[in-house]
Amino acid sequence: MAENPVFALVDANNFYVSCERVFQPCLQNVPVVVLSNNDGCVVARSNEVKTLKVKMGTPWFRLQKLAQQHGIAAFSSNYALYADMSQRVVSVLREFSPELEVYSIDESFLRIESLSHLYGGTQAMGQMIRARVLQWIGLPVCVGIASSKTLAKFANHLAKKNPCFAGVCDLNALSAEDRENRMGKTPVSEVWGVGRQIDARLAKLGINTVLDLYNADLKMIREQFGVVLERTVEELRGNSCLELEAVVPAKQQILSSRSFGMPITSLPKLQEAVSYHVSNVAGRLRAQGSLAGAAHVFIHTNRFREDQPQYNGSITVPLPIPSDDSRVLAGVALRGLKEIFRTGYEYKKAGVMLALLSDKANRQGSLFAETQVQNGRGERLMAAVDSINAKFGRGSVYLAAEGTDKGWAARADKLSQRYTTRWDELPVVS
DNA sequence: TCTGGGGTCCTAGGACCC
DNA sequence: TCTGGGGTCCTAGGACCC
Repeated sequence: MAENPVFALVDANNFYVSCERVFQPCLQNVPVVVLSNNDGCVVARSNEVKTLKVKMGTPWFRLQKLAQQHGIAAFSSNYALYADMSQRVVSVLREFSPELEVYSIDESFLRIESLSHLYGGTQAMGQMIRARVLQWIGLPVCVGIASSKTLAKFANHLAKKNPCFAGVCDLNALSAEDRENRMGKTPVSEVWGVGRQIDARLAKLGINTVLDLYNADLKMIREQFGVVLERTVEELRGNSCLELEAVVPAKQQILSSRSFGMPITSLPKLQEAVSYHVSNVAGRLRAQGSLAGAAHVFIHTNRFREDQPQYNGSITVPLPIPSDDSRVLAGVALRGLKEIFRTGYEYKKAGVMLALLSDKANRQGSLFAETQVQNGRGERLMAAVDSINAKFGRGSVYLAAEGTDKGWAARADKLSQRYTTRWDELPVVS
């Protein structure tokens, strides 16, 4: 690697909203929100909605009046669509640099120092990235360029907020004076790694802007906040501490949980929901080639209902032999559920987490297990389940324990089509 | 009526070892 | 009177991210 890294952070603008707009051009210049699972909260807002001061995470039911007044269009989250659009963006970005880290569904870091000369410099390269993603995928993105990831994040923030950058901010191209000036005007809470708690503690020390943190005493930060924030300060000063992670490490835990569309009181319905989550996590477990050593099951009542008795039950059940078989995992999860279930509560949410994951390739046998089922039938069954679901869509085959009516399923009343992943939902031009 | 889901990393403290 | 020193591992909880 070159000695002086240059990172580019490519971040889509209002990603979920922009995905909806690609296939419904009539949504341009209209206020649009995308809602969380169960159509609960606002998780993405168009610029028009941000102008109306609607905050991230606002419950949708509190916005009814405003939505009517301003004609806000709302959508259920359509992860099939967003995930596919995300992959398309990444495939375009890979052509610009093979050193790429997919950081989230709408953000990627690129190392560009050895390639930018091909485009006539870093800023020109940034503009080229923007133009190509817009033309080929239809999504607007902004690019932040700097000598550390934390600074690239900051640069991206500047690119989004200041039209003068035309969507690409290269921090290295600004004068030191200009940089400090902009740091001085940006609240420290915008810094990557500074959340609510740290922001409040920094404020007590008189550290309010990015520049204040940039100038803070390193030793004091280390002593009072720990190594993480110390690294952040180093990164703000241009000393790259966080490397690009091009290889996606295997997950250490895999979680599936969901609020119910309606309150549930009975054990059988909870068993269905838990079985559904087991299918979900087990599929992802097999996809990354791991085995689970324990299953954690939890059920919650609705914490917002102060008028109702509350109960949070959870249990971790170890597996005698690590497994990736949906039936085995469902067995232990359902056993756990029976232990934590209490009657007399209205449950709102259930979930399953797989933990103590290990690499299947280095499987550890058991000394005591009687006749380990090593004849491969379970393996072949799970492989068949996975390939059928890959070919015909998730849920084409599922555990009988999941039930057939799924009355507890989350609400998704405002779902758009899966334009890019289903033949029967392709956009039609008439 | 109605309030998301899925992750990671670090630290402190306790248990335990010789 | 008087009770060591140097570790590792694990877990729970808290912070952060999108």
